Amino acid sequence: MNAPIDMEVRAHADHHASLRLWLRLLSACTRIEDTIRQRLREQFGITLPRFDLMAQLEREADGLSMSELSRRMMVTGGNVTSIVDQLEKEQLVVRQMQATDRRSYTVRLTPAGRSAFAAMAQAHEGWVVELLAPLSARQQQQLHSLLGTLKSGTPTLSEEKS
Amino acid sequence: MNAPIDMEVRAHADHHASLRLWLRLLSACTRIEDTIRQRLREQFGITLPRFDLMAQLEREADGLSMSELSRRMMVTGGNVTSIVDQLEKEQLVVRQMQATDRRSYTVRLTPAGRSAFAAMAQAHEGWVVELLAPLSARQQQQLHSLLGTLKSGTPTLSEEKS
DNA sequence: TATTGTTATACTCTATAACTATA
DNA sequence: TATAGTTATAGAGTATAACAATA
Repeated sequence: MNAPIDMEVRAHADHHASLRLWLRLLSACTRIEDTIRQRLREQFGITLPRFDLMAQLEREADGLSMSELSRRMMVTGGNVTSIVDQLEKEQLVVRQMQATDRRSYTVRLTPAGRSAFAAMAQAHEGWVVELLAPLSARQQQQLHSLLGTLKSGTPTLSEEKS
Repeated sequence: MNAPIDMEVRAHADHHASLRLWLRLLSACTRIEDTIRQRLREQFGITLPRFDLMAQLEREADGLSMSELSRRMMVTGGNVTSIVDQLEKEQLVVRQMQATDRRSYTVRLTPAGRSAFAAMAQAHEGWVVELLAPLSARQQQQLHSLLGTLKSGTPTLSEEKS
């Protein structure tokens, strides 16, 4: 048998399968993200980056510095300044001076911000549940596990490499 | 046993599982997309929307009208005009008059555009293969299948609803 | 000197709406 | 009137780079 040729054919087929998988992954993700983005705008007048920033703050009772927010959201500092400016104008977050380092601020949710975020987060979770509902709980577990492998880069032991 | 309460607990647990799944899905997708976007820019000086438009044209030897491009890319007409303007300036696509309807253009890849796209598409496919490599071929099939269920909204017959 | 954060600038993508030419 | 496409405008998000204040 022509093993090398077979392997090439197999490799090409696998490549196309990977590409199709990526297009499907991208399509599913974009569809869900666009739906969430649109509903956040229509129902709460907020954008996804602002929602994300509030979500970061909600998890940290002590607040976060601008640079830490920049790191976690993976955007540059200027953008964080702009987003925090907008949220502060709407009185959803506050900048507080730090005693120890006067260059740095701590950004926190205000009580109004915390309450507004709670309402948004609840609606958001409902949308996610709705949009993922075509998958059973067991299928969602499988998907979660597969995506974990993709993230970590470590193949599962129980799976041979094709 | 308190069946209703158990169901509520289960529902809450499922909700959180769905949310975690969505965050993981979004994270995986964004990471891959950002990598591809960056490499397209660095290695080919092109943006993802322009690459996508060329990909649409590559599949249609007869070219596409502006409105058809707008529909397929799910963006409004003004944006397509702007993207086609840029690609035409670089001589990667051409607008051709239609004999039948003088309001409408047909947009096609030029030979240079087709050749440039072939190189980009080959590199692109390689990146996708690389970025999905942590998953075995079998795992990729599973992921493809699960995402298909998510897309169609039709649960697989072999899976009960949890 | 290095770091924190802001400001200024520029670019891409996006939507909306007014507009022209043609059907 | 309706449709195809363009133009103008505005807004969000992004990166880069120069800058001020502080460490």
